[in-house]
Amino acid sequence: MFSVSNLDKNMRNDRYNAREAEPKWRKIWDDKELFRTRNDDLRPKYYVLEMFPYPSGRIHMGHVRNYAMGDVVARYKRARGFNVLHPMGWDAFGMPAENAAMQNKTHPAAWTYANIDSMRAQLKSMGLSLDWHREIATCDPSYYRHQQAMFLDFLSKGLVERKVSKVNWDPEDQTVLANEQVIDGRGWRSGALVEQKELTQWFMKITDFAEDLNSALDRLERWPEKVRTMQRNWIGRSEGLMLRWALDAAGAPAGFTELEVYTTRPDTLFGASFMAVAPDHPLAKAVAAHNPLLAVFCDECRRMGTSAATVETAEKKGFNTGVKVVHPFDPSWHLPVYVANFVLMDYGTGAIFGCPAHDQRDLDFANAYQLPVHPVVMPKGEDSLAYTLANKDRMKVALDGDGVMINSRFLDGMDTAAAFNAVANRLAAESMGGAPVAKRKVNFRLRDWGISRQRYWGCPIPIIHCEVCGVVPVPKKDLPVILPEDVTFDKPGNPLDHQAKWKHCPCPQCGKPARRETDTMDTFMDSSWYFARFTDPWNVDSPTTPAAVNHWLPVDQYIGGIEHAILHLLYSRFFTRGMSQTGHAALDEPFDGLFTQGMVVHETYKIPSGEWVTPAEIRIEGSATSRRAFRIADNVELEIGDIEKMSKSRKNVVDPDDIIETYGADTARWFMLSDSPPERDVNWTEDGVQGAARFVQRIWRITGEVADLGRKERDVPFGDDSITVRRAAHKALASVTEDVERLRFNRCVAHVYELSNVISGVLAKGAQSDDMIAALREAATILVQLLTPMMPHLAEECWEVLRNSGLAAQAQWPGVDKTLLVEDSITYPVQVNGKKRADITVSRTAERGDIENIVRENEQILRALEGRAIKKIIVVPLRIVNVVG
RNA sequence: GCCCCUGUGGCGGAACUGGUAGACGCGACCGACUCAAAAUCGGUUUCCGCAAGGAGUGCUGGUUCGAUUCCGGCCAGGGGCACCA
Repeated sequence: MFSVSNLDKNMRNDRYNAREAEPKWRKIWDDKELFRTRNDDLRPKYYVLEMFPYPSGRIHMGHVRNYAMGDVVARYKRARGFNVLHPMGWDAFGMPAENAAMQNKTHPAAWTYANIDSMRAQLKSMGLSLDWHREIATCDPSYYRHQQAMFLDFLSKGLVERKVSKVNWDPEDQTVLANEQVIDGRGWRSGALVEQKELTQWFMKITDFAEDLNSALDRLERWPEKVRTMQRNWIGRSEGLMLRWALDAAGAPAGFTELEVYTTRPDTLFGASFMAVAPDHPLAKAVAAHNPLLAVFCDECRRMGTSAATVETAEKKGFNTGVKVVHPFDPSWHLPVYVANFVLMDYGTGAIFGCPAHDQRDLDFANAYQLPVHPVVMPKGEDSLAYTLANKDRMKVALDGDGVMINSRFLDGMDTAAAFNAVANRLAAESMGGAPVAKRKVNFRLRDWGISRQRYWGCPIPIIHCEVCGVVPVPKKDLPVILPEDVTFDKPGNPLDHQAKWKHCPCPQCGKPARRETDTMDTFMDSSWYFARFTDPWNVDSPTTPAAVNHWLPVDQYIGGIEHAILHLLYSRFFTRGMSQTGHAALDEPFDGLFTQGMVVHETYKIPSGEWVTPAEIRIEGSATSRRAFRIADNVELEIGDIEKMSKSRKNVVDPDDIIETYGADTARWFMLSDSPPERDVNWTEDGVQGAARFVQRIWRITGEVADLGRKERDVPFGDDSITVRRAAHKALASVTEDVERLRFNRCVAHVYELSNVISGVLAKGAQSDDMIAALREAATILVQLLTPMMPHLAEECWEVLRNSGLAAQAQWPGVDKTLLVEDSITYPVQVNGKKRADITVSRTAERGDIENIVRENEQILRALEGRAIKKIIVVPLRIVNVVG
């Protein structure tokens, strides 16, 4: 009988124990303050940042993926000699803390800080090379006091405005939402149908920068094209014409003499057949005042709302006001003015001219109300008379593209662009009431950013309302305006509104009783400048320190989810411009390089009745082609569902803590980086994790074996047999270097596998020459260095086993021996008419003629030619030979 | 409706600027070690074919000595925006 305990012990000894090794190395890094970054370090700077998390309580796999990627970049750049800034903080204000407060009777602050503590511990267990000395939480007065100061600076520069406006009201969260936070007519957080409400709100004047935010996108070359396109669409720049139409005096309401519209298609002016204004347009209101039927119609339109669902199904509806306008090019041509449900008050002037032939909505409207359709643009190459006759009465589909002008008097024969200019120029020269009839105008879809939120857990807006003095900014010396702690959450609405002691205060100007602004700021304000705060989070007097902020910014590499393509990234670009105008930074674009990583997805499981089951509760049986899933607890067979984003609702979540506990942080990091390209979704599978865990052990064995191969230092030159090993190492080094630079982590992983395959292949053959041992030692050391950014704990352990000095985390990135990348002989694939028929190996220095001669005599080539004569031989140096026959 | 992206083995995916399609991993299969299993090691794995050979990167046409890569037309999947005049 053999001893089980002995066997056990042996097993353990030749296995890498992540659970013991990982905390050990983390402590060593901590003790040496390896990742503490100094602002006065003279080496070139590199700022790598991952989007900071919301402290929900637990980190999820998406965080693991995001932070693993950022950490690879940080560790790699450090090894390349950069002074790397890699900080972490907490996006700590927001609704969930208040919801938790209501449910569990805890205070939002207590809930938030407890979550921060547990998530910090989780992040630390990942072995991230973060500078924790710079940790910030946006809910801390030491952070938000500066945000309040900047709010006041923005206000004095005219970048903040208070105005009455129709707002998106989330009835569930009882708060206002920005346009960007309304998705398909629903609140981005609550999912409740958003209502329209009139409120006095604070706005950030992001539209002041619309032009620049749009044009600067062209210069953000290290941003994904997709994100730039999304922002461009969101900003929605269009070039058009502000065009004034005179009203026919007969039927015009008192005080109205003209109607101004915005159009991007002045070229289609001769195709106009009606005018339409929004239900809230002043003209509509004026007519409705004396026309109860119209008043009813306008009310109906308002109730309909603008959610995507209603818009898609809504019919075009209108109401003829009886008012008429005069065509700018023909005093005898009068057009009716309708109030229409599809015209928006907050874009352009809230009024349009309708050209049914060339706008689908106008066509739908014209068809519903029997209005004329005049085609004025036809596709190039058509006959104008035939085209007009064919489309005159009723078209089904409007032609909205470019073409040639017809039926348009002086525009006939011009192309669309020329007609646009001709109309614009002519009407700009004509005057009506002392002003030009039309002028060119660039318009944007972007709206100002409403930041008032009727919530407790946010940054207080530092404003006091006084009955005598009006809106009074809190003097800077009184900042921060601190959130009161004793609040209750048992009534609906904003708890700050019910906190009388805090709400009532003396007016800073006249000293009379006044009340505080009880709205707090949108939490996207908090995340719009945190990257700047990290550069000097210790400054108590001001948000930033010029030397630090201008040294570190822009962020060289920003990494986060695509879901922030518009909201956070657009707000941050705006805010940085605002900081620039108020002297808090000296740049416009905060993020030089942006990378948007894919999601972590997982298979879903549910019992046939419909209840979802977590991966931890299930057991899989069968092969890849016939897999079956069972719930462990009761052996109920489960349906295997789609692979979807990990979410609580589908219960297809894997807890990073469990993975780190079972396999170690390195395995989790390695798997997150392997397999899928980082911008795509990665499918978390048990097999994949086990593969990563196997590789950890394999690296451990390989380095151990190499370390045990003789201990002699080499004193003879490398021989031929060892050069393949050294070549493989340096090739892997060159490839990994290039791929880390381009964030192609999945390819880095593949190169590391290749190198480890070469090393273990040689080890298996048992080569023991001094030469080979030295080559293997060199290759293994390079292998460990390539691994260091990805699996930092394992790398330290192997580094030590290989008896290298210092720490792997501190080692310089090795230099590529370029002479090893050049091979003496080249193997050319030889094609005949594009199909590969043979390989020939020639010296690197072989001339074109030599190669041709070898090819002409090659038996396989001659056979493939089947007797045909060689017409031509194409030799692409170092690549391929193609014989044309 | 408009805009964008993606289609490659059983699966995730490689292929530099037009130059050997399928690197690397997962899975599967065969073998070694083991009483056995796990772990580990070696091998095979695009399809058809015993082989020689042939076919093959969503479909289709083109450019080229040569196309996964470039161009035209379709098809499918995903994403973004959406009465924005």
